[in-house]
Amino acid sequence: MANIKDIAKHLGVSVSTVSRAINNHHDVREETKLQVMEAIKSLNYRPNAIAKGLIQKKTYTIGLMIPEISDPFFSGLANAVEEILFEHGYQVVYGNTNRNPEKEKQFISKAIERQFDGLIITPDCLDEEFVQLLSSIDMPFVFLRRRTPAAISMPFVDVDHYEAAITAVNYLIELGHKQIGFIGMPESSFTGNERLRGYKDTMRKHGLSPDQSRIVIGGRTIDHGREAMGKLYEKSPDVTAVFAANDLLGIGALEWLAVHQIQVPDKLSVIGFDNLEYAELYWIRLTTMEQPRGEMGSRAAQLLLQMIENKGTTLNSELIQAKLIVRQSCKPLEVT
Amino acid sequence: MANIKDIAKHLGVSVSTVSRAINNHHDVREETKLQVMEAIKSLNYRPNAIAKGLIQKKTYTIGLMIPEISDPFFSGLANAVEEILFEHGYQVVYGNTNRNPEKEKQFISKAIERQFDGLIITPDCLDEEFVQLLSSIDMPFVFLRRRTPAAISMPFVDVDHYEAAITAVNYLIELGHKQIGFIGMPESSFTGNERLRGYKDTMRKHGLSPDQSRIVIGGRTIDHGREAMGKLYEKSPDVTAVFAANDLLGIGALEWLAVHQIQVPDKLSVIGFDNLEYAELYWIRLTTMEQPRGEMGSRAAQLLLQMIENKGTTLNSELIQAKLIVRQSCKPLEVT
DNA sequence: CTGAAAGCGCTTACAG
DNA sequence: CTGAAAGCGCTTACAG
Repeated sequence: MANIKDIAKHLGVSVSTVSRAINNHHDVREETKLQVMEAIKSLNYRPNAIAKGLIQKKTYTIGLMIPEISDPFFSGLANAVEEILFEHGYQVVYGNTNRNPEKEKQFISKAIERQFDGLIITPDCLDEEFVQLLSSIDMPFVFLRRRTPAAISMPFVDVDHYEAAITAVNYLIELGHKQIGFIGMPESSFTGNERLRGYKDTMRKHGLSPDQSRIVIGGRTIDHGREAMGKLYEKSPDVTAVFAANDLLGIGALEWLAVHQIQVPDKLSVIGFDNLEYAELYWIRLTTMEQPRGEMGSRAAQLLLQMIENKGTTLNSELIQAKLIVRQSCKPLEVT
Repeated sequence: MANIKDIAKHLGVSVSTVSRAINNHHDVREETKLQVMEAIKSLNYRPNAIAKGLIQKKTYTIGLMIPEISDPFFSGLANAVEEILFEHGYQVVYGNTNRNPEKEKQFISKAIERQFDGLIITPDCLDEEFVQLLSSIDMPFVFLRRRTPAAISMPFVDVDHYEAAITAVNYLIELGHKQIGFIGMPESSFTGNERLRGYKDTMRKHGLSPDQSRIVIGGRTIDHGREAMGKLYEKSPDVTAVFAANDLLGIGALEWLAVHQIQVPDKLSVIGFDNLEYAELYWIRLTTMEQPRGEMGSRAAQLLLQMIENKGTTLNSELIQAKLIVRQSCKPLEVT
């Protein structure tokens, strides 16, 4: 491959002139610029971004660390991140961690060695070692769909799970429901607990005590949802509506109800959380709280870009509001 | 950040010695190595991969160009690609093209400038300019889920759509079906045509002429599938089975059938193609031909790795066999 | 408007 | 086993 020296020689000018011409400095004669452009074409010259990066201490690459790209939720985020970053001339290197703490640390190390300009991360393990590693680096980063640990001063972009749960439960209450069940995620989940807290607070606020018999801790999958719906129905056959802490659980509930010939929404209303693509299907039509992937990814990218451009500034975190997507799995309670 | 010079100074040795120690050359005194390791820790030194890359002409980064990462099919491929490449110390930069020819070209240009070691690409536009661009680069690449154009000598990894269609139709025929309809993708689609060709050839082989009245060209989406099923049923109400050229079309067909109370598989069998995650759902349970994403991604990554390591060799393309996934949307024809 | 020189942070023959 | 020197392909003061 031709390099800048080749084109300087070809033209009988100095390397510095060529460099300035390529970078379109104002103090280069127009004619020289033209000649350089021509030489570039004819020698098929491509500037070496590595060399440029070394000297400018800028690589125009951003690392995106996510649990798994094949989870549509994360690929949705990734898509938005990439779109914004691309517009600004950055490329993104992504790393699947599969929620493996070793891989998460390795990714950060690589990012440092490779001189990335910034990072967007969704770590699962926030142990001391990892937090320390993050504190030691001098490149900006933002947490995405996570909250920043106390020891770190970088911003996060996350959904306001608590508020979203309030919205969901309020929707059910407005439809006239009082016996509202909850199918939850594992107790270890921060996200799940926020959603549970929103459910409980809203119930209480309306004088509907969130009875333990109406709360079933499921898990995260369709199978969990199916089982949980069974348990919930057994414990509280009087429920008229169910708030599932995520769509997979909601779909599992729908499945159990279909198997047991309990009509949705005629006999029972179900609301989910996430707005997965599944939720749109003819057989499902699940009313749910959308986590706006596009908005979250874009915001994270924009925050990062700002921090890169105004070195040293730290920005405020952002809580994104989830959006109620009304489909056909809920209906007003019929007063009989 | 500390650099190699700092640690040399700190230890009172030369930069070359430090470099050799870091890279674990055999001709360095053990004690020196130990000292270097210690200094690295205490100064929190991180080798600069950019500088290393510049001199070694090797960046350990691979570009993965795909239409859209948020399409689960492509993210499935990406996942497999990343896994293999990660094991070998490479990172992957991905670029969504959104099937935009300009973006596809830009991605290749960036890849050259940034000195990627290789590329895995799924281009949509293969015009002359693009083919020329690809021919001009001296880095190995492989086409993924695409076929290599004649002018290029790099390998591809794709599904054997023709064979897969034969398998699908044979399955239906073995179940006793003779009136088999086909819901196809647009005529401009290579993939769609291969699947159609497989359908036609198999029908003929069994003396079942592939009548035009049983073939409906749909599109790619669920909506298309629903419409197409309607048309097909109108033209040929005697069909007992349908081969949908992709799962979305198949699901659309299922939807139309559900709306019209035509029981699947009791009254009509449906087979799809792709094995999307949708196909597993309780309400769908679609029998289909799986395009093995994991296998394809892995193979593409492995081919590329081989080409990078044995510079100059060009490997053979690979046609991956799709796999029949039997669920509950097909059953033997009941002879009445 | 242009060129010579220094330097980004490394590696790698070459000599000793 | 170690060091001095050259060089990877660029950019950027500095001088003219």
